[in-house]
Amino acid sequence: MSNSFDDIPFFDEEPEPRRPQSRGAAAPAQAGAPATGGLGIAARAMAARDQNRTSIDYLSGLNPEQREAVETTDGPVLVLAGAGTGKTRVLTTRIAHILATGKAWPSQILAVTFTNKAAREMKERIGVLVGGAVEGMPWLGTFHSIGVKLLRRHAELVGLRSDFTILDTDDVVRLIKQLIQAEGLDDKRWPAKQFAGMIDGWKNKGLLPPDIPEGDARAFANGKGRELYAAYQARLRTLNACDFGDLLLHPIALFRKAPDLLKEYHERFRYILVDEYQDTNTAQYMWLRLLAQRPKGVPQNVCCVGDDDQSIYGWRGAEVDNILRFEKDFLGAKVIKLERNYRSTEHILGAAGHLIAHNEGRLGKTLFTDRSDPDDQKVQVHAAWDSEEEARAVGEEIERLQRGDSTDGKKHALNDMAILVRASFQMREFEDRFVTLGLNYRVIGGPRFYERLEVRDAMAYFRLVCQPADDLAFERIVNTPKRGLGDTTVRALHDYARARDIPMLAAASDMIETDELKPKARKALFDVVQMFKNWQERLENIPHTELAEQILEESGYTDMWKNDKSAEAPGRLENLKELIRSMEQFESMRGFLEHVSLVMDAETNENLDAVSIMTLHSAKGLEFDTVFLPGWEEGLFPHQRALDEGGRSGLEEERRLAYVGLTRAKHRCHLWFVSNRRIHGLWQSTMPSRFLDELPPAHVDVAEPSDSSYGGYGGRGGYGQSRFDKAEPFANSYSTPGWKRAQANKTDATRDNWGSRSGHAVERIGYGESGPRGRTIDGELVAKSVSATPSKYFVGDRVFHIKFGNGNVTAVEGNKLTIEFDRAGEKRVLDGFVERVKT
DNA sequence: GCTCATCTACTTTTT
DNA sequence: GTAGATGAGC
Repeated sequence: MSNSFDDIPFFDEEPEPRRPQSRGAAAPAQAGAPATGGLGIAARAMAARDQNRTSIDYLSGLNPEQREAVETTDGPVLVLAGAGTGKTRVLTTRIAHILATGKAWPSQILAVTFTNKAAREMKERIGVLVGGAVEGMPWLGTFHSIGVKLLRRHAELVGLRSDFTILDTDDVVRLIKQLIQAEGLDDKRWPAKQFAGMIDGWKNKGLLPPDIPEGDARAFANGKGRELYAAYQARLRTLNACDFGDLLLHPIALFRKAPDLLKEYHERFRYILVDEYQDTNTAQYMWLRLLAQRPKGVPQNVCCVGDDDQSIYGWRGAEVDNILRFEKDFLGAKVIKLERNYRSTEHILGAAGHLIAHNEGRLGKTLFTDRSDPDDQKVQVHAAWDSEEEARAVGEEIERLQRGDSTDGKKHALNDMAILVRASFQMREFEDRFVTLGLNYRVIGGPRFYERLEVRDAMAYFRLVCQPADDLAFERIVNTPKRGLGDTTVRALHDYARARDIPMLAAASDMIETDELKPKARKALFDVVQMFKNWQERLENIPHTELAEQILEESGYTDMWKNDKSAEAPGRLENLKELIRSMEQFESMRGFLEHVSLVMDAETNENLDAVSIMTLHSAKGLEFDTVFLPGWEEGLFPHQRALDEGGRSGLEEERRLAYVGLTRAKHRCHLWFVSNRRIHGLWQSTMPSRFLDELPPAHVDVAEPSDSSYGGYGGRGGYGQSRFDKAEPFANSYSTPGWKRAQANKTDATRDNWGSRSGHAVERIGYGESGPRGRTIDGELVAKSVSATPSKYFVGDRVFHIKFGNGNVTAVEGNKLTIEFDRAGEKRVLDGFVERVKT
């Protein structure tokens, strides 16, 4: 690409909305931009287009549909972009095109994404296209970050001050817990976490306390749900704080309250673009509708890009309906489908397409590709005996690919491979295995950097220095490190503060003058108050990173970890250093705090060659040469809970998740299912996922194991046969003895891969030291088999288990047996899976 | 007020 | 199975 965009004007902030066409002397040229004889890029671009359309280099290389999506700038457009069809390219080129043709200034384009990552990527890619002018796109960001921007400007209209704090989930839960206790309710019977979830759900729907359904209101806190929600909102206001939902709801309220202001924004935003439209929730939809309104006759230049087949966030409020309804919402909308896929092989697309066709209520797209290579591998379905073997076999295949021993004979980088799991507990076994093998891996997802205990503690100090009214921060750190300021003191402070309607830090300042507190607490509190006074004085006078260091030193916080002998302590100190290092990029402590509350995801170390392990959800938008999809079993995938709670639509969302998984693969895709999996610490027999049945045989190979000795399911435990035994459309190839053998694939022969290589590296992106490990799923399988009926087995019984062989029952608890197996040692299993052995 | 032991729950996760 | 949350005891 060229520098031909160099002289696109840009604005740091708030240019007067003006007609680009009337530009000229008014346009501030970008520093260093060459003078172009008075002819701006827009004019040049348009001239070029008029002469010869293909001469505009940023448009070349687009296929006709993509090009249409880029060039249809006026009027509503819905771009249905299938996986791997160049969605981001269309979005970024479209913005470049709008700029190049002089239809709008950078500051007149509103471009919304869902994640910070997507926003960052878009900025970078536009930057490449336009050559830096993207700095002047102040309205490119996530719904939430744009919401913050609007609110900071107009906070007073919704009863906030413009320096409001943004609370994260953790703060919210603590706050709600206080409210529940203040109401005199039992916080065990009414868990704060659950209520936080309910509030989040309401806010996703755009509902404030008066709007929530009566049933919802009654379902919590002895029917006081609505009051509690209202109390929460009131408390946020006194704290001058917002939760994430408010960042959407307040702007909506604001626009409704001040139509003139809304009109200003209408004039400002000539073009609106929304990425991942299938993931928008009702509140975001309302927000968008308000901003997209135009008087009659004025075109609504709204372009939404999305893929209904990749909607996987229904459970957190996303409304696929928004995308399905687009044409009704925006009359005269043009719908452009992108179906030409540039990512995957025919087989992968064929498998994914056939699978997703089982869903109803789609807009209907079929991906196709020009590539056709007889050497392309079909999607491979593998069976393993249990999850341990699954991990072992995946590890072997990865090593084969790495060595170049695999089918294509080429060596593959670990960076090009990924394991995508349905639930994070599945990651563990792969990690264990890879540690054993000395295989580099990186785990993506889970709690982020700023969610770590030490980072949050440090942040609480910083917040309180900047925002003395931040009671949540105050409560978090008054007694961290330990200062002898326990519950009693904090409660006293709390009551004092609430009674006088002042912040707790101020209350502390008052109370040290009285003799309400014990001398010991009083002294400790005096020190705390003094420290904060000191820091606040320094806030404007010394560099913020220096102050941050001093705060952590003087508060004794770093010492607390230095004196901690636990294994995590050094890592925590390292994280604190990292936190301060990352502050350097910001102008002030306030600027930093704002950033952290909204963004701050860990970056991947691109230099490390490692296999990625992540959930299917976090894999959306990514692609890998080889993709491993383990755990395709009923109850896990589709997840039992999705079926129980979501019914048919739940199943369809699971299927979309499967579709997302398959379409991540460029060249090789391996599916796995196991016959035995440990669920809630108990070994369970499992059935292959119905999604396997929904794959087209033409694009799928069933991997044959090398040897076999298969015991069969044996109809134990009330599950009957494998569904693959039933006569189903594609069941034939799966019900052959070979297939059954595949399910029984044993790999004792493969047990010799032990020992660790040197230089083994593990990267944990976004995971704290204690990620969600060892979690298991709740499923029908368990619900069915764990019954109240006492077991027919007794201590001392000799039994046989399909996985572990013979053993003696050593304990019976309902139908859960503890068995000492002759070879496998002590295990807990359900009695449905063992047989009494005659002795 | 702090520490250890028992109890409990347990998909997905962004902002 | 296991982490995190709570409650009794020091």
